[in-house]
Amino acid sequence: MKLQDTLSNSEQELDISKKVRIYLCGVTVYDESHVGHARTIIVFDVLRKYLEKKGIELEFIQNFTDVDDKIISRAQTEGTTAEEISTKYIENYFKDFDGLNVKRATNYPKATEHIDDIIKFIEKLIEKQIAYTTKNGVYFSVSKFPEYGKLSKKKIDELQSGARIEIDEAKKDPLDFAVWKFSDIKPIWDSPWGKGRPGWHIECSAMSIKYLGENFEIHGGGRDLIFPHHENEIAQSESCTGSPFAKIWVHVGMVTINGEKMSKSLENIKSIKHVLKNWGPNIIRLFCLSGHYSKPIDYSEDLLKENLTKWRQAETCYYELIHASSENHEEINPIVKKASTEFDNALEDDFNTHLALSAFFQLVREGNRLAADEKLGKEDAQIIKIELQRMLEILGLSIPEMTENEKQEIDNLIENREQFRKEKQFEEADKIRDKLNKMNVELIDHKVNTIWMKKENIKAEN
RNA sequence: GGUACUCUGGCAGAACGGUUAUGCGUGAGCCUGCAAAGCUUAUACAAGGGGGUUCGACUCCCUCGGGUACCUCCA
Repeated sequence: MKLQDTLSNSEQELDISKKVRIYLCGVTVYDESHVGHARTIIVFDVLRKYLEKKGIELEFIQNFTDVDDKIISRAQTEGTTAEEISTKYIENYFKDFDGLNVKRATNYPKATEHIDDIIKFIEKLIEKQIAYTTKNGVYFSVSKFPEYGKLSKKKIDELQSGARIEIDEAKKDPLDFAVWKFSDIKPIWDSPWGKGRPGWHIECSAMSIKYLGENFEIHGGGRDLIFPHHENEIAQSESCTGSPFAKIWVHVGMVTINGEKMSKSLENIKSIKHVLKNWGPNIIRLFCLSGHYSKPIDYSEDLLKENLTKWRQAETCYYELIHASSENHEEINPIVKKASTEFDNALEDDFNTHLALSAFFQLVREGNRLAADEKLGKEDAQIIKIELQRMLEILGLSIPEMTENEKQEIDNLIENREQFRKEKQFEEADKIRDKLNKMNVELIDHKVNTIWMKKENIKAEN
């Protein structure tokens, strides 16, 4: 599989000859997660599901930043502790992302649970004279890392001239960044240099190396993390270990809304709770996968509606497949094979989810076409269904399961309606259909039979 | 101001130096007791502007312009 690597600014082949190790920069837990977060995490969710489906072993680490100025200030305004805030939003995070059908990572390390590792990491940096102590904290000396700027393609001197970084006289260089901040305000920990808390970037260096080793396959996150976060991570990690850090840097484009980045400060966020309530997980996932991961996508009702239309087609296909009962046979193997190959090829080629979705919907259309022509045989349907299900699993899309009782009830109602139809009592028949509609069950009248589909209840409101 | 990315039909989004992308939307039709769903079919001046290379450019080069992101916390 080829992936666009920010560091080399070129496509790089992912090494799948051994366990694939992935580190994804997760969220700072101080507030609701929104669609922007969802996109990055869903992209990685599909990536790992695809690799796992291929039988590739992988380790997927995603951190929680649970110590940070924003958490602390939030705790102060709410009159509570930082720990309570982060705990609350971690729980909240899992509620949201379970709802989005995101598979749990191998591990979700937290900064606060790795203070010892962070301190050891800083000690090494000091030992190597790459970090130094001031009255405010411990700082990483950017000038000690000549390759600084290689990820974000920034020139150090240009950064300095344009720097709007707050002036700290104690620092040797305005670009130097904190790895440890002295503080008396909780949460604080003891360190060889004084009480305080870790800087933002150091946790990811310490934790990724701890769990994945000094050099691992993929390090990812949102595009907005390239600078300074990932740049600083590289500087710290490579200075500390003396070896190259992550092999491929994958950055996911921003979700915009009316062309502007979705972010809390612009007050244009759509929370995951909100969109989950109005659109459900499948539409949101389809939306997040509708463009190439490296490019921005614009959140709009039109686009969501388009995905809803497509999802309805997929649902229809699924129900046509499971209800197929004829003994008819068509030449379907080449069709299934084609869709399957196109799906995989699209993902192998820089993880082009849009093209993969095209292949998926191509298969959906084939299924629906056969059904519409009354040519969908039982065995053929099974063959299509196996492939469709494979794609659904990789994409993380799911059709709600129904209990046997529900199915039985539906079948009974359909039978009643059939009786009325035969007797040309259409009013009575339509009453039953309306009743089923209210249960989100839609009917498809075929020539020989009537099948039902349980449609996901989607408000489709923005 | 700097850096990166980006600019294809109403919208989303591909490939390719010379062939219809495709999907959504829209129109028509089929199916149906009627619907719904689905299917079939049609539809689009498409390439940000201007130059150049070429027999031929959406695809290569130059230039001008627009957009977004980052340069401060940010997925």
